[in-house]
Amino acid sequence: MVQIPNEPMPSPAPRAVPTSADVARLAGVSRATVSYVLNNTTAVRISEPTRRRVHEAAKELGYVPHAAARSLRAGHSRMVLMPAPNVPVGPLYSQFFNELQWALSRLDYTVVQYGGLVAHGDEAARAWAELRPVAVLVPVGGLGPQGVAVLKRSGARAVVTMGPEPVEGAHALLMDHAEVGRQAAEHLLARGRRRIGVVMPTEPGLEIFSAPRLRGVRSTLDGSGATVTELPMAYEEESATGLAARWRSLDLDAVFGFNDEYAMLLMGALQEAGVRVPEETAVVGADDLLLGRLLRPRLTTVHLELPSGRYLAELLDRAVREPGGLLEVQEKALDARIVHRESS
Amino acid sequence: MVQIPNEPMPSPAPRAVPTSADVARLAGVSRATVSYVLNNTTAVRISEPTRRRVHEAAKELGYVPHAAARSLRAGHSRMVLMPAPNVPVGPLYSQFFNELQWALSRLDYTVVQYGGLVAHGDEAARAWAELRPVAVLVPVGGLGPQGVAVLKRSGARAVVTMGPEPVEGAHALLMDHAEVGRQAAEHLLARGRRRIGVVMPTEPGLEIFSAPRLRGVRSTLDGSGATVTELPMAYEEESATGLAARWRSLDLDAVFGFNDEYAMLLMGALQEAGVRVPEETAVVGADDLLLGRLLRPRLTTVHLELPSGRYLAELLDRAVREPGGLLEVQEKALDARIVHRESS
DNA sequence: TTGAAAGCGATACCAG
DNA sequence: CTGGTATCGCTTTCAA
Repeated sequence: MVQIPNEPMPSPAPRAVPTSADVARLAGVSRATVSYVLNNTTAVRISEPTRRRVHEAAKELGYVPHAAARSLRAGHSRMVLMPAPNVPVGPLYSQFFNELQWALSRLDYTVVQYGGLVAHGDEAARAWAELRPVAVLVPVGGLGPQGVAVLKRSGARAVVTMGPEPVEGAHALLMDHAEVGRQAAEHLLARGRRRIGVVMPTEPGLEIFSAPRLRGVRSTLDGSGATVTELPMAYEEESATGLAARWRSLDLDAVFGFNDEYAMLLMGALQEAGVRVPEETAVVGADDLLLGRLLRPRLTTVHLELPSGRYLAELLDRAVREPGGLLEVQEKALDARIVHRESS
Repeated sequence: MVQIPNEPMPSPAPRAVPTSADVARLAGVSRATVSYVLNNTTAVRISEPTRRRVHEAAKELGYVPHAAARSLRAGHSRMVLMPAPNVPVGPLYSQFFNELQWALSRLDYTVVQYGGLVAHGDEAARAWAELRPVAVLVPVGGLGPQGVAVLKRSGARAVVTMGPEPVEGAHALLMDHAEVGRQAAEHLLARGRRRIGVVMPTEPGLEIFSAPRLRGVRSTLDGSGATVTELPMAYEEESATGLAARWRSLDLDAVFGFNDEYAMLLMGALQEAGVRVPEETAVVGADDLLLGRLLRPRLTTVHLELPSGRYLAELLDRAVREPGGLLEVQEKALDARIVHRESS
């Protein structure tokens, strides 16, 4: 039996995907007319009966335009691409991204998170570039000047990075997590602590945050006579318990817990092990999670403020519309400040 | 001044994006040859010098293939699309997604999360269909049979839903959160509780989970003589405090806190208000977060088990390769069981 | 007001 | 072994 394209068959046969040509045929008009009608082209006036016929035909066939064909023809897309985070992100980031996505789609962009293998930076850039996004937003790390160049050459009119340091050619939203460590360290120093531990999560992927935070602690404590001890720890009860068990031998009077979750976990383990908080050991977290306020003692933390999603969306939109003008601007976009509670 | 396409201009001019034709010209071969070389086509043998010239030309121009053109020509893509969640998701979901993305990209799929406006289900389906994904994975709710039909007509060879009930035409991974409520309710009933509150988050978007969980509680308690009281609550300290302040007037002896986070928040507020847990009021959460084990009393919770990302990836791959065969299968994919600790 | 046709970039057939 | 060329679906200019 011969398969006749464009001639609907009984259900089990995989009908071909309807195209605008099919719509045109069914409506008895040309493909051009279909395009005019479905895109509400104002430069051309189409008679009302024709419009109706086209719309009806489109609905009957279940016609959906082909984005690839469209953007191929147009020479550009309105896709904003960002790599999907490959580590569980906290509510802070989630909310920021949601806000951003919402704002961008208000501006008529298609927001797409590209997931999968975390290829090495410039490798990944090639994969992203294949999609010819109009803008690329890279939340953190992993994109070098090479990658930026590839993206730009592929038509990206804006590349925005959110990392600790500017990347050549890209608009950098500077989010230096060293500041988080600095805030924590300054606070502990001011409270008279001198032997300071820093939790380093062993989960892969988190170095991007933990390394600069540690660096911040170090830079602040440098020359103060205080000591810094790295404390590898996994986000698991056993790991925290193990660390707490040998706490006394570490001889520390304070610990910066990387973030609230690790800090809470460790604080619980310390208390269980009979280490008094904050008397014997002060504990400081980061992120200012709601739950930190529930524990006793209440957790001292570094409150983080990200830029608003709307702001970033507008920035991106401007960069897309006036390429070159806004690029290479650098902004300090991460606001960190200590919130003193009871654990320190 | 006239802009001449394909004729490189001094730096400030936005050079056109290099195409395979540019590569061909620079290498002194035809476009076909470029395609053969860059795709390692085995059916055709290309001389080594030619290969080298092509590769060099491609590198020199920074050539990146155009995914849209490619998939337009090919008639299909290897894009797996899923809507980006529009509510902050917990570590459970995050990990599941990461695993899934990783597994899919191992199978050579391009995983893309489509973000933005949460258009109404079948509306959104059209937007997704424009990208002509080979498969669509809808984590939760918001896709009706209509939407599935649109996607299939647009060439999607697999549509997988993860929701409380099967959707016609789609492969359903049944994740009925009613089971979570049932587990909690059964447990509380068995512990002699009869006046049971259920926290209902006021944050938009969470009804998708809270409604079925409530339904599960109701269905279990139905006919047992126990009462169910809905407790609207926001994930904010004031909201929890307010609820705790009028706790005694509610006359409840147990509460199911929606999930661990809400439960912890409420439990903290209750304790602050002098309500003894679990003596006066038992508290049960869900998700089995690590932090729940840190509180005193330790939080009783409903442990959730999602299918493995690898499993789902393979399922999807099979469905793509043998369309029709695997569709409309339904699997119970959410495993929920109570973990009794001290708060109940 | 509508239609014919060119062309976006990549691929694969068929000649040479 | 390599080069023309038709084609995918859509938009848009130019003619009718």
